[in-house]
Amino acid sequence: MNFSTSEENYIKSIYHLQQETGLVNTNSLAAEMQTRAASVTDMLKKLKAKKILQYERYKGFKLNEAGKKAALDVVRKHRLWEFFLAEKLKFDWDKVHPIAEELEHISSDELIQRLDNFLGNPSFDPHGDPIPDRNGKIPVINQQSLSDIPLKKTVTVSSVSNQTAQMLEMLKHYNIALGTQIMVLKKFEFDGSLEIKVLKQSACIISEQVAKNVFVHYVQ
Amino acid sequence: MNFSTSEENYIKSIYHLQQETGLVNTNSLAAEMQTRAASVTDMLKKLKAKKILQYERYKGFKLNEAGKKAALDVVRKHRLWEFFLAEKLKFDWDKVHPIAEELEHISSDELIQRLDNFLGNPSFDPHGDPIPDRNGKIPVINQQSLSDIPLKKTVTVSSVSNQTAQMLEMLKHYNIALGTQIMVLKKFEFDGSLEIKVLKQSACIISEQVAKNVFVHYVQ
DNA sequence: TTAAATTTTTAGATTTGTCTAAATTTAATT
DNA sequence: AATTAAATTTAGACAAATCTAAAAATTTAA
Repeated sequence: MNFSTSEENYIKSIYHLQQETGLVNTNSLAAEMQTRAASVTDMLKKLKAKKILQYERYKGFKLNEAGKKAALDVVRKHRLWEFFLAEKLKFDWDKVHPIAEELEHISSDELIQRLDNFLGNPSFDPHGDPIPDRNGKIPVINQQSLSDIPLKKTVTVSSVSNQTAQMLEMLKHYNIALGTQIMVLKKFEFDGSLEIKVLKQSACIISEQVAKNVFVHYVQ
Repeated sequence: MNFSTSEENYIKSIYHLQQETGLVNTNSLAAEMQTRAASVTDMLKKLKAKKILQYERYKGFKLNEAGKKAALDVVRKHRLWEFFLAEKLKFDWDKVHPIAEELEHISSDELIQRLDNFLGNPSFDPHGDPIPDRNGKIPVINQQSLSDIPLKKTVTVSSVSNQTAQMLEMLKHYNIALGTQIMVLKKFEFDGSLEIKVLKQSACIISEQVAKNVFVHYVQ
């Protein structure tokens, strides 16, 4: 099926919200998309008419299987383009998102398949998010929030769950990127902040809020 | 200034038509864009309001300097993406155009500058058309139509002026691509067709219509 | 268990880009 | 020069996506 750019953006946002909450409601989608509840209702009717949405008025809604596949197609395109921008064009990871928001709506399937091959069929984008394959299969990785890691264990950063420019700017300041090795030295009870040692740097302190959004796995 | 996708498409088409005819008229633009004359008139008013078009009703129209720069920006993006698709993603040259028609509307200037560098600042796209630089400067090349080349001189194909799928399919059949070396053996008075020798192949005959659209330069 | 607050939907308007059909202007021809 | 033909523009409509304001349904809470 073919979707407009606007429909694709709604589908993607619904997908992300229903991953968290199961059922999605109108206001939270309006907030996510920075639009008005009335606009959301209008689009929900269109998506229901296209048979990709379970929706009954006043009840909340979610994508059905066809809808999830459509969402994963867009997510796949977005993350492959992000990888291209960072890996080939040498964009900083905090600059790729808005450009990929445009590129993800280019329609050619063959383009995406060739891009995937050209990039070496990557499994994760520059923020560590998994790239679905063409069937919608998502690679899994064992990871935990840095805030849950015990002291004195060396871990490697595998993804970042808050990808705002503000967060990424902060991580850049700390010299933390994907693949960076970190050891937690101390946890402060007062505010949950962590003293950490980033490989080859002197120890520093990060807030609990930052730590919660940094995901890591143990060095094997 | 910012232009919508539709505005950019009109600007590009006006640019190409005014290269040929100086002044452009409503019907020829409608034909070029596969739309209706009334739609063209509507858009002309918008482009005039944006001060990139010299236009007075019933008189014909053309882009002013700002309009030409806007057109060259789109042409530059289109041809750089075509180069990317052919060179990096290994698309056949007869498949790149429709995808580049979408990619040319991605807005980021930094993206295009980085893409240009990544591709090695190419001067010509996969059809041999020149790629304007970021200031709108267009590389020139000394070339003539194959139909004007004297007999027994070896020439190299530098561009193709008719880029329909039908034409490109035909050239592929003849094994003629950019860079192919050709010698004209005989010109038939009857219908203007040419007997040619393509390097490493046996002689064959091409119609005058094909020959006129193949541009070549002498081997230095 | 009503009343108040919140959420969601409807009704109607707006913008962009398009269309058809009719009117207007310009060009061509007798 | 008058008439016909062609090109162009206007008038009015439509679809997609959005909005505001008001109505309806649901939830919360006194």
